[in-house]
Amino acid sequence: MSRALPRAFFDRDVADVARDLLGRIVVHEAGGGAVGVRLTEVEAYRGEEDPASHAFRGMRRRNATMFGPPGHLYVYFTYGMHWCANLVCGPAGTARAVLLRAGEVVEGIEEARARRPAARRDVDLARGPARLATCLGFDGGSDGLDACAGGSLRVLAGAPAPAEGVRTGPRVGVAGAGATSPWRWWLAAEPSVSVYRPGKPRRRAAAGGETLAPVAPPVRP
DNA sequence: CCGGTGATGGACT
DNA sequence: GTCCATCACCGGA
Repeated sequence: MSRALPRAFFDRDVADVARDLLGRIVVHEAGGGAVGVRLTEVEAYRGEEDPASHAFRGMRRRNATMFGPPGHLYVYFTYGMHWCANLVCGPAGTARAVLLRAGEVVEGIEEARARRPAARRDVDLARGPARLATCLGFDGGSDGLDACAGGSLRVLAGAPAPAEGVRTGPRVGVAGAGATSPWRWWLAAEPSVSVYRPGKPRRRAAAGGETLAPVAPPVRP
């Protein structure tokens, strides 16, 4: 068994934390038992400096956890039905966090299947941020959970992912400024990495006009 | 495998 | 009213 990552791990630049989280196992003990997910895809959100971040327009009730200390879980509700989870990073005074986009269930797979009856294959259990959150049993009540306090949530130190297996590219589902910055990291040759999808523009493009240059999707070897 | 689209509610303009 | 850091399902190739 591996010990939990300490708070100092999260109290660093969000890009470094995101990359270093790849390959680590997030464990959450909830009703039904413990489920562990090995992270294969993450994204960095740079707080108030980042137009795509929930923290861009300042602190609100929903995003208050992002402004708090690193090592806590920020869970938000979206599209009227889905929960997604982030791990808050440092330094103190910022509102930066890493979105957990995809992973592979490595513990409690029977419980994960029970929570995700729509998944036809195990590789789809935690493929996508809302699916991953469902597997781990996260919901609104999980917002603010401390991953560094020896409680129901922890991120196992394990072994860092080999650098040669790490890829980086644009974030998924993000439009506008910041859409093309390479703030998404994933592990190559992982079937659980979610499919790349560029963010929709805020307004429909005018008919007949050339508008934005298309963003090349990251190559998936 | 792929693209199109409905679901469903809260946050924000 | 519009926009979501999305998912599941459907039909076509």
